[in-house]
Amino acid sequence: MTAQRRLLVGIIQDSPRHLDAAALLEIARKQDPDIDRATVYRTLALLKNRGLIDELDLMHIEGEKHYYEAKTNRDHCHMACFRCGAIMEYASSSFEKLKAEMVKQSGFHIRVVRLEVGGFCKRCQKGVTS
Amino acid sequence: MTAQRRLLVGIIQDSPRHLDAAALLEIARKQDPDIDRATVYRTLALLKNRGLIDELDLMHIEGEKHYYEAKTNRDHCHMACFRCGAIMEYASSSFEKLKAEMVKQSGFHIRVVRLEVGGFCKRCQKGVTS
DNA sequence: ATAACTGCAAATCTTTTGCTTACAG
DNA sequence: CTGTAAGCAAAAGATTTGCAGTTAT
Repeated sequence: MTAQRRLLVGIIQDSPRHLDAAALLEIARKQDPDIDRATVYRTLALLKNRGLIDELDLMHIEGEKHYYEAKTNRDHCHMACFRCGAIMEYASSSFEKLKAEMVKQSGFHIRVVRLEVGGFCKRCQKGVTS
Repeated sequence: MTAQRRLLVGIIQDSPRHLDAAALLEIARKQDPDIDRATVYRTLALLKNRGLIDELDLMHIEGEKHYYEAKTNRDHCHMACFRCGAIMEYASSSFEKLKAEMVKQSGFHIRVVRLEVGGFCKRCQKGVTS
């Protein structure tokens, strides 16, 4: 793996928030001003195929871009608040059970799972009409 | 609701497969040749906001477009086969339980849920290296 | 009347590709 | 050497928007 790619991987791993391609590029340029958009996209595609990162939509809460995060040991759900935009994560054994059940009942071989929820977080619920 | 919108809703409800905006437009034009792309997108946005349809990505198995389906009584998961492109649906009480658990533990008010899985269907597994 | 809906064309945004040069194993 | 990676610029694909005319309440 090249230096640029290692840089990108490091940024994704270290970031406290989920980055999209543009944000990732911007951060990477602080350390390597010559890095190009295409390199970012090509690297993301590669990491995705190798299963090193997960791609998220976060309910398209902010346009159609994709967000990325380093693959964790445990799959988790992302809950996106339509009002404040907060992203919360949620992992539980029930999720694992559900996956196991799906595999067992359908014979499907799971490569990637994405569970996303849109709604209103606890704080934002007060005052929401629906 | 206008005639055009009723037409679009009807098409979505009747379609056996998940349609993207372009496919929906094409079908709609058979009955109303003057209908425009913009109307399709605007109607989809409206239906989505009202919770009448769900928007799917189907793991971006075929580009970045979105697919739509009429909201069903029961949330279900979509499993997309990376090899043959088949889309399978999966609903179970475990999924309902997981949702209930998420609500209880996080206080999040769920508006939309999307559970998508990418991998290989039973038939396509034979011969896949990974 | 007033507000919502439509077509049309142009714009926007994100992501991808072709091509040539530069590296890495 | 030989294959993979990178930069650049242009293209592609999906979706959105401004505006002017139309329809519905």
